[in-house]
Amino acid sequence: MATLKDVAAECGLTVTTVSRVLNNRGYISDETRAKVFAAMEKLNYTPNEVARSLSKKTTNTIGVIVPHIRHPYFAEMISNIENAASKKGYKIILYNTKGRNNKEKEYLDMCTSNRVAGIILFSSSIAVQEFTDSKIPLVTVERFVENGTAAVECDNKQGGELAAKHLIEQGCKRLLNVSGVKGNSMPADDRTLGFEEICKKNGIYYKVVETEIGQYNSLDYHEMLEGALGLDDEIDGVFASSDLIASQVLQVCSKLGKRVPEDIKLVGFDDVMISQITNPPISTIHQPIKEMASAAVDMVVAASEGKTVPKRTLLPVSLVKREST
Amino acid sequence: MATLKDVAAECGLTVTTVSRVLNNRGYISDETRAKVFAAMEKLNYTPNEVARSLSKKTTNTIGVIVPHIRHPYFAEMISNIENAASKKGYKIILYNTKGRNNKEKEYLDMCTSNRVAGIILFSSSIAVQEFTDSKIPLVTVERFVENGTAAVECDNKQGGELAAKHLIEQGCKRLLNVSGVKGNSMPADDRTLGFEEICKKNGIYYKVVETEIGQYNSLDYHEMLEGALGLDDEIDGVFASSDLIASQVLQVCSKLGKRVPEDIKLVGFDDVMISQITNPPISTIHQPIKEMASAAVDMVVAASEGKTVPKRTLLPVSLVKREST
DNA sequence: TGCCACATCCTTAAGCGTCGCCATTATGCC
DNA sequence: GGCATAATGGCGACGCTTAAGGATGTGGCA
Repeated sequence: MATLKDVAAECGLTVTTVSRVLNNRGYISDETRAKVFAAMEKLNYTPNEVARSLSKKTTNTIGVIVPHIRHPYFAEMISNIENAASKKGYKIILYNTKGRNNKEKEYLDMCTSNRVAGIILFSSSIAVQEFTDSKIPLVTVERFVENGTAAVECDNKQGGELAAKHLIEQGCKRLLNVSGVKGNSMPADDRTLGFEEICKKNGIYYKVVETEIGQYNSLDYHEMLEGALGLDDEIDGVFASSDLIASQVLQVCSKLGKRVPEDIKLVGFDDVMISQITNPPISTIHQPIKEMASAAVDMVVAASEGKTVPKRTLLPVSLVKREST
Repeated sequence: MATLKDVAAECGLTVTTVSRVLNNRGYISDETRAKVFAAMEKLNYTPNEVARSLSKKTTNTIGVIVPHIRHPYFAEMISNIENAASKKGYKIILYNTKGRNNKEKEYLDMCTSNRVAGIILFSSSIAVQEFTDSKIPLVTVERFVENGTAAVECDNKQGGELAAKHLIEQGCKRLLNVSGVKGNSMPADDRTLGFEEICKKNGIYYKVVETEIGQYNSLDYHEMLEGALGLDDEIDGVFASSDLIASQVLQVCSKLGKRVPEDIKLVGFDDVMISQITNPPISTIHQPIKEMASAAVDMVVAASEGKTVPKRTLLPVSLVKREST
């Protein structure tokens, strides 16, 4: 593979000169510039980004660590992050912990080894705390990490409130919240919090059930849902902490002979594609995924350039009414 | 950030020696080894993979280029590729063309610049042909590229056959195939081919409708489906070339007042998560996604090590019966 | 005309952090 | 003494960037 040296030799100049036309730096005559481009073309030269990175002591790479790629929410996030990064000339290295907390530290170390410009982290165990000494910017999304560079979240509590309000407005009397995995600063906590507050304020009966970590990993909530919905016969409104869970609520309702929205009204969370492809389509709390992704990328890049970035960014959510309520 | 040199200085040795304990190469006394590890620990040393890559003239990175991350099929693929790669000590850089063919060449060039060990390509326009001169292994999945290193496919034709056979066995008389985007060596072509063959052989009436490229990008097939299903009142079996399309068939049927599977039976393709979360869950053709992903990674790695790999790998599909037939 | 200041164009050389080859020295064994 | 084995060091790559500086050319001004 041709190198700068080869190009320089080809057109009788030095590597410095060639490097300068490549980077558009310093004084270069038009004639020289043309000669260099011709030589590059001829030799099919492609700059070696690895060498460049070593020399500049930084890469154009952002490490992205997610707990699941298959989960539609993360797929959507990754897609938007890749897009935002690409626009800024960055590429992304993708790591999938698949819920294995021990992998997380390992992946963070790999990011360090690869000298990424920064890291966007969607998952977090205790091990991360050790990492935050590093000089690499670490932006978390929907997670909080002590000493992290920045955190981007959507207003989960507001989301829970909106969902509860909407269900109540639609005439529901007995509500169920199917929460995600709780604890560890998971976003589901705040969603439930907002939901509970509104229920209490309105004197509405409610119940909360949580998923197990194993379920989060397998993405299968049927058994739990059948239990929760089968037991209490009088639930007439469900707030699921993700659209994926909501879609399964739909199936379980059908299995139990309950119609949505006639017998049970349903609100999901995330507003990812599946909320649109179910039957009926699911009313849900819209997360500004695109904006969150952009914000995360912007902050990683800014921080890697030494700029200061806000410690915490909270973006508003909104209700998207479809046919499940 | 600490370097080998720092570690060497710390324990009064040379970088060569330190490098050797790091790579477990050559003769090293236990005493020295211990000293080196202690120094690394003390300085919080992390090897610089960038420098290592430059020196070794290759990286542990695989470039993955997909047309969509949000599409569940690709999300699933990416997940499995990341997994297989990680097991072999490779990481992946993810590029999303979003159907923009011009991006493809650009991303391939970026892969070259970053000196990836190999590329896994899920999308392909004419521009790729130019690329195949490069020495970088290029493995395509569900696409064929002249001069590519290798191609991994599932038996799409067999899938079309299985779907048609199954629908016919279930008593369908008038079939519709909702194909994906056609042409350009797209997998949908062969699926339709197999489908048609079986229909002809059995003397069954059938129709084929294709999606537009724009639809493939927006992932929204409603309008087309309403047209196709509304027009011909007597369709009683549908073979959709993806589960995503199938899920929308389900919605359109519901809108048109047709019950699945009573009035219309439906078979999808891919066997991705959504086929399980719809109501009813969709009978579908299972693609061995995990095996395909592993095969692609294995071949990229093997080819990058100079081994010869099979030009074409065809994996079998199978029917998964759920509740839509 | 001669001198200087300055702009323009290019070169020399020193890194960036790691690896790999070759050299050097010590030790033990036949 | 000759030779294999063991332990470590020296030094030049890998391909690129960049600071510093040399070599021309140009114009102003006495």
